[in-house]
This record gives sequence, C-alpha cells and structure tokens, in this order.
Amino acid sequence: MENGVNNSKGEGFLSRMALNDNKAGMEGLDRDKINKIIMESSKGSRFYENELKREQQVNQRIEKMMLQKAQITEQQLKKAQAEVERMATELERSRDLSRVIVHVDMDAFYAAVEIRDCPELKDKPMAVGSMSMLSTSNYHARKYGVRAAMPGFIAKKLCPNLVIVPTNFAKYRAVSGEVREIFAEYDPHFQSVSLDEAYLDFTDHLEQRQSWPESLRTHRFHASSTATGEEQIKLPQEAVPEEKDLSPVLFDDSPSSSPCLSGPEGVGAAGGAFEVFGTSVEEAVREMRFRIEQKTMLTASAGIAPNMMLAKVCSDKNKPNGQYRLPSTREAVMDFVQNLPVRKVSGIGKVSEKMLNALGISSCSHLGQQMGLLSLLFSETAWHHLLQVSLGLGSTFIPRHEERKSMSTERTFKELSKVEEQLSLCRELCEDVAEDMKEEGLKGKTVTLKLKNVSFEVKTRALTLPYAVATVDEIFAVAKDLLKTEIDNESPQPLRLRLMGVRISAFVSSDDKKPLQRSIIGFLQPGKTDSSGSSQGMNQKLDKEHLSNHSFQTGPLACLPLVQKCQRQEEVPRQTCDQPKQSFFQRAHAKRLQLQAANASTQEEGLGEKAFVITYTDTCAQKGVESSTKANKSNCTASDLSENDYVSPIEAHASTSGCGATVSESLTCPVCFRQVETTDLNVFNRHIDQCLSDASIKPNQWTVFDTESDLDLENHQKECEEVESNRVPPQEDQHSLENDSLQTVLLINGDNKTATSSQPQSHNDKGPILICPVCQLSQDSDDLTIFNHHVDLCLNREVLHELGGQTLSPINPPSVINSKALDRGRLLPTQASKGKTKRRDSPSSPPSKKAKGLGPRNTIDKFFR
DNA sequence: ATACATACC
DNA sequence: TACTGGTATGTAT
Repeated sequence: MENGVNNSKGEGFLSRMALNDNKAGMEGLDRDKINKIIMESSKGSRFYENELKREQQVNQRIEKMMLQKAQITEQQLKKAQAEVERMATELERSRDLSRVIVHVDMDAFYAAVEIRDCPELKDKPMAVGSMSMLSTSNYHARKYGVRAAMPGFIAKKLCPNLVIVPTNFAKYRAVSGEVREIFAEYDPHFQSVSLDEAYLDFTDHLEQRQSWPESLRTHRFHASSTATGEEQIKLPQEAVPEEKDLSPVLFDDSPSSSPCLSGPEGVGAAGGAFEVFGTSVEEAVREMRFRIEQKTMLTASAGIAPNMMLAKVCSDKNKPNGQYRLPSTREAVMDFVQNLPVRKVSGIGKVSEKMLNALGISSCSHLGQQMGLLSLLFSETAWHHLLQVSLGLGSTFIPRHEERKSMSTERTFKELSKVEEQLSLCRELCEDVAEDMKEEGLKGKTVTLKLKNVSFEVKTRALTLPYAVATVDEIFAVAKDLLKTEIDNESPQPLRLRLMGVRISAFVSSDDKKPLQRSIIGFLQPGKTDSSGSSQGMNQKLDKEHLSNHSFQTGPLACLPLVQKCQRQEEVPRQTCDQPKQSFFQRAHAKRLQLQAANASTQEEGLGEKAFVITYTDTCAQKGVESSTKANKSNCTASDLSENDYVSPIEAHASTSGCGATVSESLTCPVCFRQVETTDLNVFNRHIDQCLSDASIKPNQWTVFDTESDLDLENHQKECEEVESNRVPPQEDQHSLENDSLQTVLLINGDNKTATSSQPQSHNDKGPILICPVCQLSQDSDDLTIFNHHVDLCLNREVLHELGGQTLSPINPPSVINSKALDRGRLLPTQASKGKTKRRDSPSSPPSKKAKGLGPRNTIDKFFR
C-alpha cells in the first residue's frame, strides 16, 4: 500500500504523458526510449504545462483520498467489509452464466482500411490522422510506440518513416456498414460501440445453429465482393484457410494467435473455395470473422464471455485477428479476473487506475481484497462498479442503444482572439449543429458553449431555455450570448481560443409536441375561421408591411400567449408523463413571490428592486423598437444574421390566428374560449374574472391564472412606475407609452443600484441588468422598450415553438447573463420557483382584487394577474 | 441546472 | 508548426 502512495507521487507528471502500452501490439518495445522522446517533444509546450497541472490535480485527489484512508478506523472498515460481503453475496446470487456475449473489434480499423485500399502501405509503418493527431496506427508503427491519440509530429519523431494518411470517415462508415450487416445475422440486436466495434449476444444464434445443416455453416472465400475496395478480387490461390494471409494489417511479429484457426474444422474444401464451420461458439465466431474478412478484406478480433465486461476484455486478448473464449463457469471467470489488470476494464481509465494504484491495487484480485476500503473511499456508483468487476460480473444483456442525449460540434484552430472571428466561428458551429439537429429532427433546450484557450484550459458554459430549439438562429442566439459573456468577463484581455464547440442537449421527447401543437392551433382559430389560419399558415414567414397595417390593439395579442400557456398546462401532462412543466407565468410568479419577500426586508432603504418589465406594445411601438435595437446592437457583426431574418412572433401570431380581434370587435376568453363581443378590456376582464371563479372546479387547468392572480397589483403597479420614472426611457418609449393604449408591465424585479454595487465586476458600466424571464438572457441595453420588445418576442416565440414553427426566423435574444450573475443578483434561481408554484388550490382571485382603472397599462396588467 | 472531470473510440 | 472530436456519465456545487 505504501508503495502505491509513493508510486503515485514519484512518477508524478509522467503518467499522463507517458506511453500507454495498454493496447495490443505494444509488447516488448523500448518503453524508456519512447517515453524519453515523447517527453522531449512535449516539454515546455503549453499542452505539456497543462498536463502537468492536471496531473497535480489528480495527485491532490489522491492525497485527499489517502488522508481519508488514514482516518478510517478498524471498526468502520469491518462494518464496510460486512456491507460489501452482503452485497457480494447478493450479486453472486444473481450471477448469470447462461448468455454468450461476443465483443467484436476490427483490427486497427482505419489503418487497415487505408492499407487495403493502398497496398503500398502494407509493409510500411503508417497511421491515420494528421500531424496534430492520429486516430490509429498499423502494427508496424506500433512497434515504434506510435499509437492512437498520439500527435503525428511526435509519432514522426518516434518513427521518421511513418506514413500518415488522412482520415476518410465516409469510407470507414461504408465499411462499417458492411461489417454490421454480418453482425446482424448473428444478432439482429447487436449494439455498436463505434464504427469498428460491437457487442453481440450469440445465445440465440447458437441455439439455432445446433440444428443447422452444414450448408448453412459453409462459407465461400470471397463469396461477395466489396463495394469499397479497388482490387477486390483475390484469387483462391491465396485462400489457404489461414486468414492471416488476407489481412493487410498483420505482420509476422504480431501475435496473430488464432487458436481456433488451427482447429480441425477449418479445412478448406477442394480448391479451397469454401470452408465449413462447426456449431460451437468458437466456430460461430470464427465464421463471423471469416465472413467479415471475406467481405471487407479486413480482420476482426473477438472475445466470447458470459457478459459484456468480460467479452470486451477477451476481445483484446488475441488481437489482432484472433479470438478468445472465456468459459462460462464461475471458476473460469474468477480465475480470469484475478490476474486482470484493472486498467484493462472498460471504464477504468488513467485516473482511476492511478488512484487504485495508490491504494496498492493493480489487478482485479486486489480489488476483491480491498473492497471494504474502496467502499469507504469511493462513491457508491464507483465502488459498486468495482465490486462487480472484482467478481467478474457485467451486463448479460445488451441494452438497446438509447436515444442520443446530446449533439455537438467543436473545432480546434490556431489562436483565435478577435471577437468578430470568434462570433462568426461560433455561428458556423451553430450552423453545423443546427443542420445535424434538423437531420435527426431534434430539438433541445440546453445549449452549451465550450471554449479552450491557448493554454488548453477548457471551459463550458451552458444555458437551459424553457423551450426547445433547433435552428441556427435560435442556437446561435444563446451561444453568442454565452460567448459574449466570456469575452466580457475577460476584457480588456481578449479570449485567446484554440477550440470552440457548441453542444445542444436536453432534447424534448418527440411525442411531446405534435398533439400539443394541434390543440393549440385549434384554439388559435377562434369562432370565425381565419383564411390563413391553418397550421401551415403558422409556419409561414409573414410580411411585416402587411402586418403593420393591421391595427391590433394589444388586448388579444397580449392574451394569446397567456391562453396558450394555459392550454399547454392542460395539454402537456396528458401527452407525456413528464413532470409538469412550468409555464412562464409560474416562473414569473415564483420570482415575484420571492421578490416580495425580499422587498419586505429592504423596502425601508428605498431601494426598489431591479426591474423586469414586460410591456406589451402595439405594432408601431415595436417597429420603433426594432430600429433602435438594430442600432444598439451594432456590435453583433455581420455574422449575426438573425437580425435580418427577424419576424415578430407576435405579428405572425396575430395575422394567422385571426387575432386582430379588435377589427372584429371581439376578444377570445382564455378561460372559456368563447368570443366576448367587446373591445373594452374592462368588460373583457370582468368576463374573465367570472370565468375564473367558475373555473375553480378544475383548478389544475388554470394554474397560470391562479398563480398570477395573487400578485399584489397595487404594489406591482407602483414598482412599474418607479421603474419607468427611474429608468428614463428613451423617446420612442415615451412615445409608445403615451400613444399606445395597452402596455403590460408584468414583473418587477430587483434594483439596479443593488445590482451594480453588489456585482461591480460584471455589467457595472452598463447600467441595470435586465434579464428576460423567458429565455433568461440578459439584455445589452437598459432601454426598457428594447427589453420589453425582447421579452415580448421571447414570450410569443415560446408559444410559437410549441406550434412547430421552425420556419419562423427567431428573434435574437439580447445578450448576456449567466447563472452566476443571477445568483449574485439574488434573483430567484429557477429551482426555487418550482416548489412555490405548486400551490394551485386557491382558484381565482375575487373580482374585487382587480386593477382599478389605473390607465391603459393597468388594463393589461390585470390580464396577467 | 452548471461546470468540470473522466472515459471510450 | 503541431496534442482531436463526439458522446456519455460521474462528481461537486
């Protein structure tokens, strides 16, 4: 044990950099010499420095662990041991040796493909990749220590004659497809791990195979030709039943031990044109490998074992072009596992190995001996895994490949420090991701930006939206903000990047949207049929000129999103079993509640709170805002195309839903869905109130109204006014306030003084922080009109997204905030709102609580109670 | 929910 | 000159 400790410290930085001779084909080479070259090539580089740093981190982790270990008492250990024993017994009882799992792994796959297609390479050391990075190498090259994940320039130093062939993934995919066709014949449910690797469950095949006639177990040499190769036709003269000869990858000095090949069954028939395979597992697997080779001229190795974990280890055992079967007995398994180095186990990598080594654990037998200790030092998941490994246990069924959970793209480049270039690169990445998303018809809520600076330090910044996105503009809107935040945080220094990546995750389940979308669309076509009100119409881009000629007063406009939220509340739980999603209003309400609480304590100081204001403006006001927004965002560069494609969701909404209701002098009640023949919002509000009190029968359905209804309107109003007067809105804002009959102030939140003083390091010279409560992004300017405009659009966009309006060009949410800023600003974190919005028992507020004719804004206010 | 680390190919 | 890119998952906050 003490050795382990010293070891981990003594070797120190070496372990991250040094040659990893874990892989096949690396036996008996001059490790020291190779390591020396690797070190010399690396030393002093930024990469190396970063590796040192990370090595130190690991060492600290280990030290911490050792300290913990030192504190463990005899008694604790005993107890832990007992616990482990219990669990081991439990696991032992469920041990299943009845399955036959096969792990197949193509030998040096990419390299083999390239050699096959360019036979001159056959006898040369070669690798696939670039000077910067190699994907794989052939076995010649491995003799020099050249291996996957090694940069080409270092490989060149190890082996100056190394030929580096660029990757050609399309080709590898094609070949992989051919191989998979064969896999499928042995297990239609096989699971591929990568292009060159798969797990198969042979159990069923074997059962059937027992009764197969020879004819079904007979396979011709070159039975089918390959589509990819140039010179496919191999003559039977070469077709000695030693697959070795066909393989472009194998070399005399490679192990090439294929025990089965020497078996009596592998006899070529007359002329060597075909071969008959037996009915045993080995024969079946050998047959499969044979067929792979005949079809692709590439060899594969395989492991046969009672579970996945063991099969994987076994496939490495006789690589290349070999196979190994671990008998399905407990004894064989336990024996096998005893001598197995922990590092060989999938899931135990460099770091875990090092930590285990520090505890004196290098083989799985040690694992078994130390499980008590490990259960105290490692997380539950970790030690459970280790315990299973130590018992030779693993999954005995091959899980279906689950749906993907994320999609990303990233790129490494020479130092990139200019903001414009960073932004345009960011957009490019978003374009790529969006394209892929489209291909798979996915939408996701979380966008993550990944940055690596020239010192190799990696950063990720993520933001989760309340709705799922998929298009370039949507993704870029978020990614750009995340990026800008980082740029701002670093300024005046530039970000010196070497890599940027964009990832999208938190996909919505596909059955989550369609039925919902129908029902909303249904609602959007109230009473009278709108000629353009089809679902298709919703997706159309709308002509702004046309729209601006409509005089929608904001009543119905403002109401729509709300109604739709209601609808959504009602629909979503029915469609999916997801936990109920929070509407914007629920979140807003939760924030409000918290602020009120906060207010109660800070009111005396006369500090208003930082404000969130959502103002519903009419079209004219929006137009004004739009131009000023553009002016304000001049720093968004030409790459920010969303600006140009912009279509106001509200406008789109109105025209497609027939919600220019003022024209027809009726409004749609979001509660009863009936047309109310009035344009007087007070009348309309009274109607809604009535409906709401009636609706108390089904409180669930009206959560939104419930939660909003107990907002203190007066207080609310006051805050709004404070904000308005404090903020000094620009001209056009004033203008719109005066002229527009309807403005909605929805949420007041926070105080900019507080904000600026409590977090001077960010945004301080930019005035107040306005955070869109829908998309959670902050805004570039403190112009309330702009902000309101943004929220307006966001709000409606959220709804439109649910309508499947992918073709709508989205708005470009203004910049910049991250969760830290939120926290520091003591805004309510999203999580906190969850609990609070659960109360849905108090139906609606009595009409008396209504706003009392405080002017236009008030009227709409009421809408959002 | 975020950030970061580890792992695999 | 030069140390990847894509995905999943675990751990910590």
